[in-house]
Amino acid sequence: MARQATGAAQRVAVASEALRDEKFNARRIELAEAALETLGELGFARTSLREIAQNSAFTHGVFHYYFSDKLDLICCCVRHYKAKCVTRYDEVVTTARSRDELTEGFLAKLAATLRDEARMHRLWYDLRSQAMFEPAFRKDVLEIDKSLEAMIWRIATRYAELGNRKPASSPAALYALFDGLFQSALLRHLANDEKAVPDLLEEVRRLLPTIC
Amino acid sequence: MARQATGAAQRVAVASEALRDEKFNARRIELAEAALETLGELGFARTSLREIAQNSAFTHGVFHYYFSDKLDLICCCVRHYKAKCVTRYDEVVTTARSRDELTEGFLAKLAATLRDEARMHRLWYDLRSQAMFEPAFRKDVLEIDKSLEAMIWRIATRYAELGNRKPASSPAALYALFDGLFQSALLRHLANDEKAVPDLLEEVRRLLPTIC
DNA sequence: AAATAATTTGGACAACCGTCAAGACGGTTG
DNA sequence: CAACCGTCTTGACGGTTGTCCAAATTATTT
Repeated sequence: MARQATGAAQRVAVASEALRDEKFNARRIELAEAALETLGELGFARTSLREIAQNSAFTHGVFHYYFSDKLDLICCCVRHYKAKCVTRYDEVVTTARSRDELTEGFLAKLAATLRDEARMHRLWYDLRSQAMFEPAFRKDVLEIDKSLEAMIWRIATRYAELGNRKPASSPAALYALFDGLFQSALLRHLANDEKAVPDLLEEVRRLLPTIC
Repeated sequence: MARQATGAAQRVAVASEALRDEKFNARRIELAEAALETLGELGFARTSLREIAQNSAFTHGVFHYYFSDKLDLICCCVRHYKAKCVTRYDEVVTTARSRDELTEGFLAKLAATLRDEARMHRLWYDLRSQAMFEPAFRKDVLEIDKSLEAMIWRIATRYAELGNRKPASSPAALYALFDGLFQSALLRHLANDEKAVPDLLEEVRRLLPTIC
């Protein structure tokens, strides 16, 4: 029955349903974005749905209308967060015409990220730690980790290419190194350590030539 | 008045007070140890004082008698946790008589740690992330981080020494590298990735000769 | 042995949590 | 116009939380 009903009526129905879905999803992302604001401020442990709602233009009921439960909301936040992060350095990679240019571009973006988006990044580290306890987070977190590793790898291979070399270590090791450095610098920066940013930059500047 | 009263009576009083303090502190550590059990199981976000008490031989009131509040308890846990961790590889470092011996000893301990103490370590990463939100944690966390960095550095310098060389990178970079690798391996291991441990060992085995 | 202090118990409290549901709102369709 | 739909608001619910406290118990001193 459903098979045969491929007329105009069904096409319209399908189209309108797709439109609704799209609208629904757009709203979800709007809500996730608002939630990220509070999550970045308070962290996962201290953030409640009511707090999220109060810090946004929405009421707490809306969140339950668009998300089946709290984990669903947080998962959506994490996935949305991913898209923002993974391409951060891509423009520098594609436009740089020399090693120095790439180095400086990378360092500048690194410093700006640490300074301007500290809250979003501490949330990322928070959620990645939560994934060690909460299985529901793992899939998304591991996926983001992979994407970030690939992002670092793109920088490294481009850097090596500009010097007619090849990276000296594996993507995993390289990502671990930069992630560890960034995490440490972030904590120090949040603890009002003035030297956190310059120390990170100095360390990365010294490291880059040794890995390729 | 207090200055002049340096007789036997005061000495006794001071001694008995010191004894009380010591006993008080021993109890605190007992409680902290019990709390760590539950914290490692559930993580910081999901652990309540009542849950801690229920999973231990104590009642929830005792915790409030020995700790001014929840943060005080967690801080004590973190500090106590530190002492356990920081000397983990020291025996291997002092007994190894060759590079190979050190490598194999280190790798064996690394694998055992990842397998047997996964819960304690995910708690460490959880608390370190929490420190990005909760200023009260920062001092202790930064201190532990420094101790762990020194621990890695002891391994690296000994490894270099056994080959008549010097480490090629800074303590901070080296710690960042190993910490990043371990953190990633831990997450994969907790996600039931069978290859997490062997992959880490392989990576470290390949890395060690390149850093010294 | 009596008195004093330290420790422990377990319940009470207000505040907060995630969840849910009854109904209001506004636009679209019949 | 009325019926209906997706969207949103609001308040209530059972349960949990950190905190506090008065009473009970144990240890220590006099």
